[in-house]
Amino acid sequence: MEAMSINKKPTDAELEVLQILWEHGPSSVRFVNTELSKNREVVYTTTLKMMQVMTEKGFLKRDTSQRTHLYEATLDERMVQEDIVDKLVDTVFRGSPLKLAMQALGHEKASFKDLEAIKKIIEELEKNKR
Amino acid sequence: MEAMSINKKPTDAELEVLQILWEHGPSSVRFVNTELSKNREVVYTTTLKMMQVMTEKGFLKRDTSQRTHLYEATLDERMVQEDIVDKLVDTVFRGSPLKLAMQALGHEKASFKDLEAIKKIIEELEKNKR
DNA sequence: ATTTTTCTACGATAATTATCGTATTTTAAC
DNA sequence: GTTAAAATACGATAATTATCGTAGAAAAAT
Repeated sequence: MEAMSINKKPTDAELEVLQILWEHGPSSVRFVNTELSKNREVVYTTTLKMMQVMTEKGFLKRDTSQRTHLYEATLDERMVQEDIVDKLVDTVFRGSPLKLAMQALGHEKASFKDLEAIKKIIEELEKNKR
Repeated sequence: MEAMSINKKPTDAELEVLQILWEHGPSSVRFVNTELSKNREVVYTTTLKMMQVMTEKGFLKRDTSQRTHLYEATLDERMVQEDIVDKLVDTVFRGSPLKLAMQALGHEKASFKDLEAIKKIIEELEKNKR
């Protein structure tokens, strides 16, 4: 069976919001806006509007029982990651996940520990591929 | 020294064009359009316009010495891949290139050979990280 | 030579995304 | 209780991207 896929993919700006919600759980617009503002300038109502639109799109759900609404991601983080990686492999890495993995591991932030961890994972995967 | 970064990142549709040019070298609009049409319906003038815009943006250069212009990518494939991966690590994988690499390797298209290859690469990388 | 095909040029428009201002309501502070 | 602060609603607009149609030039086919 095919893994379920997401209808419409979040934009870059939407991913910023999602990431905050994935990290901190259900949050207010104020909180998300403050987090976003750490990286770049965003007017409060811009964030508000975005989160409202994301709710319409079904990316978020909200709890309106309090005056300050709480928003929560409905999209699963892993699934979104999977979608994006799949697409990336197709459109930028000529269908080669290996190339993508190499590029990722060459990334400056990859540590020795990371590399050890992935070796273990590879050995696990090989059991199924051999 | 920091690796040079690209001013403005190509859109998804632009990446499709770039990938064709990276693969086949300098090409006519007709050729690119035919390639694109293998995946989805595109009107010829849409492709033409896109490539003209990409040329204005500096993503492509063109040889107009013949009636049928030839377009060539000015962006380096590896550099674009690097940019995209860096951004992806930040915005979707919470700064963890490891997670991205894992996701890529879990990709259905990753073969046993791929996995073996990357183990070798990891061992090379470890020499520098240890 | 005439017709048909194949190009480029270029503007118009649709579609999507991002940003922001104003109005209104609710809560909190004084 | 009045004022100030903080929240949502919502429309308007800017900015960007994608799509396409028409015109006209050049080449090829007949």
